[in-house]
Amino acid sequence: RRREEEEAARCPQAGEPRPAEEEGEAEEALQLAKRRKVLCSEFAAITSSDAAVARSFLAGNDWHIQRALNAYFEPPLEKEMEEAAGGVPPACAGPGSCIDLTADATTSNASVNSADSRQQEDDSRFSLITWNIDGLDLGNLKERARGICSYLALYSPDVVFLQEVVPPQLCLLQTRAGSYTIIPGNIDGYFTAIMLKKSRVKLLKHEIIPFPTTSMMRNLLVVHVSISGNELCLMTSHLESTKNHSKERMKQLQIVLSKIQKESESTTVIFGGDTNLRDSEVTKLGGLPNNVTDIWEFLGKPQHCRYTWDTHSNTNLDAEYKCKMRFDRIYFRPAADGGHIIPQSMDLIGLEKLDCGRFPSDHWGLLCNFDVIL
Amino acid sequence: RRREEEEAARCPQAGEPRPAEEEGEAEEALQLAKRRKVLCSEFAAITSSDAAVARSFLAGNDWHIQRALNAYFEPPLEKEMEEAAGGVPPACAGPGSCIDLTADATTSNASVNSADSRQQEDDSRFSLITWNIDGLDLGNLKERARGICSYLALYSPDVVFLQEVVPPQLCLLQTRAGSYTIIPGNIDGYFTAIMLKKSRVKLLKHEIIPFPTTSMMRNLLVVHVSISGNELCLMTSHLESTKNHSKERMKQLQIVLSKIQKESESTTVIFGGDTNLRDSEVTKLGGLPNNVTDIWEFLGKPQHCRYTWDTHSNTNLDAEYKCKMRFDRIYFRPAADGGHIIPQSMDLIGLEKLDCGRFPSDHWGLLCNFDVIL
DNA sequence: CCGGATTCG
DNA sequence: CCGAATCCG
Ligand SMILES: [Mg+2]
Ligand SMILES: [Mg+2]
Repeated sequence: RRREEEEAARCPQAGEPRPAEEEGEAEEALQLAKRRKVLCSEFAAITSSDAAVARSFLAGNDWHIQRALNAYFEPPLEKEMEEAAGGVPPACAGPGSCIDLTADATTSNASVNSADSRQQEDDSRFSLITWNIDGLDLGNLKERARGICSYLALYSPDVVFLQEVVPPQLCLLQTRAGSYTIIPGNIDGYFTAIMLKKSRVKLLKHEIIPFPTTSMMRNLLVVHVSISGNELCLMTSHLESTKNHSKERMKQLQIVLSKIQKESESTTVIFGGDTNLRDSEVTKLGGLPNNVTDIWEFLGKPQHCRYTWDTHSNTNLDAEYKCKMRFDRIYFRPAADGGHIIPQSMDLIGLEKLDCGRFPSDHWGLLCNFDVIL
Repeated sequence: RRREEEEAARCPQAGEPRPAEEEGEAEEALQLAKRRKVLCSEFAAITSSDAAVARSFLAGNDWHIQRALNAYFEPPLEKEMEEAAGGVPPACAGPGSCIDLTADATTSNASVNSADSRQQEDDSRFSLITWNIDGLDLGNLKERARGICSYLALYSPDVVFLQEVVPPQLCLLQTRAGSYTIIPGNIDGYFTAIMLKKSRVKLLKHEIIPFPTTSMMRNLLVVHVSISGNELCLMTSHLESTKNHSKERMKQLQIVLSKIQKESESTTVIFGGDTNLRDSEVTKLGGLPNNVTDIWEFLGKPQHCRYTWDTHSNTNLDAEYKCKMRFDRIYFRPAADGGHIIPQSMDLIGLEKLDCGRFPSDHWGLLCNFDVIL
């Protein structure tokens, strides 16, 4: 009986996960319509306008929500502040010494508030973003960080996993996203962070698991939280980068997977991050453990959010080569009594160019929605 | 019943192949004694001396048979011919235009004759050498080629598989090894060759199988012969080199294996050559087919002949790095009625430095003996 | 932060 | 003709 329940709960749309390559055109059209409807709702919530207004602004801006919002609010075409010559200032020691990245916060703050009010009323859903925000690229760092804040405000996720955060970005997040508790994975250099929406997610404890042989200061950041009465273990990491470090990366994945499996059976575990993984590496390790699911695979390998790193669509790296990879992944280990939290959808975010002509990051972010069954 | 016979015939020393890593010291000592006894016989046969003389010369020369032979024959310390400045002359169009590499052939010719007379009388054994003779290294090419001829004369194998042969070496072989029929795998560049001892091996036909996507002019050379009443198919190749060409090499291995399996069931098939294989590559292809055996594995993975390429022991490459690999391999597919030809032993050859201070090749050769059951 | 090619020890 | 590091499109 328990087994049957699990099977039935596995896929949100049907009894079985859909095979990846068999989605027909009808299905695609349906998803497009759905996504547009979601965009309209978001737009309407942020602007406090109605569905018709939302649809007209979105349709008039190729369904790019950020462009649509820009058009709606008609912001003055202010001159971008000059980036500090040679890059960003040194890391801040505390909020007081941060560079001020908080200008133009009005819109985003408003959206945070309105989004919050929407989400707080809905205990049946749970949302998560994971995003490598490329703090190592100092070009347009300030504007890009503001863009990232805008996306967070737009989607108002309950949990955010960030990778490649640098101190100035952390400062901005701390200032602009006051409705989140932020747990950084390290003090200096670049690091991961987990953001928890204060109104919804209660932090119980956190820990940092070192990767003993990393040559890139990488580690595993773990927080235990409760959310709408569910116990949750949340983990993020930025596994060793590049093909040359495949072996170390696989060691790190082993550590992550064994940590996931060591968590209490009564806890749902969600790991998300920039894994830098190639499928062949997962295969070499014998695949994921049986009770651990790659959410993208669980959802039927939706092609629209397959590649999270793509030098063809994303010009931030100015790469003359063209390559796309599914580096950013979300893993899910259900609690033993199953079915409390079910992955529902996945989408890319950060797809729109900022005024500077660049994207917020060289990675797209992943936005993942879950159903919560009480 | 057929099955039982095959099982029993499989290993020459016992009912089962010996596990690789479990050979004790006693076993090693036994093998050493055996090898020395063989060396004594060879020495005695070449010099027409008796066992005691053989043993004294060999023991006095660290059991290096070439040094011992040098000492026995006390050759005049003649000045080496200058190598042609800048390398060897262009490829010869025929025997008449060859550079003369035939000086000092007396000893070797004598040994060919004496060895021949020994082997011709023994229809119960069959011997094969495979050797990449590194004709692409033009340094000391002439002296090294003479060294290779000496080894062939010394062991007087029934069949020789050579790889990386260049035309001047082919000329020398044709001149100095008149007792062999030589079938080259190509006309120019560097190529493989199969040598068949005329007195023992009858050539029925030969063919050259192209590797369609090689970038190194590699192919598969196949000859069909009869020997002591046995039908034999002999194959050699030099599979695509370096780890960077792993994929092409695996394609070539597939071609070789499928060609082996296409041969008539009544024929014993022996493939030998420089495979450049890593074990992981064979594993990736699902291992060898059931009826194809890696003779080194069949013999219990004898460590003394494991590595055929070893920059620690072999200084020809002047490599500052140290690495050893089992590149040179011999595969065996028994005839369907089994047991006519059984691998007995395997040894490295070419282990002694020449007067120039270099080895005949950067690869050791493999000498493999078989039992023939009529 | 790709992957094929090259370099270097 | 290794493998780790580097280069380059
Ligand atoms: Mg990065
Ligand atoms: Mg070679």
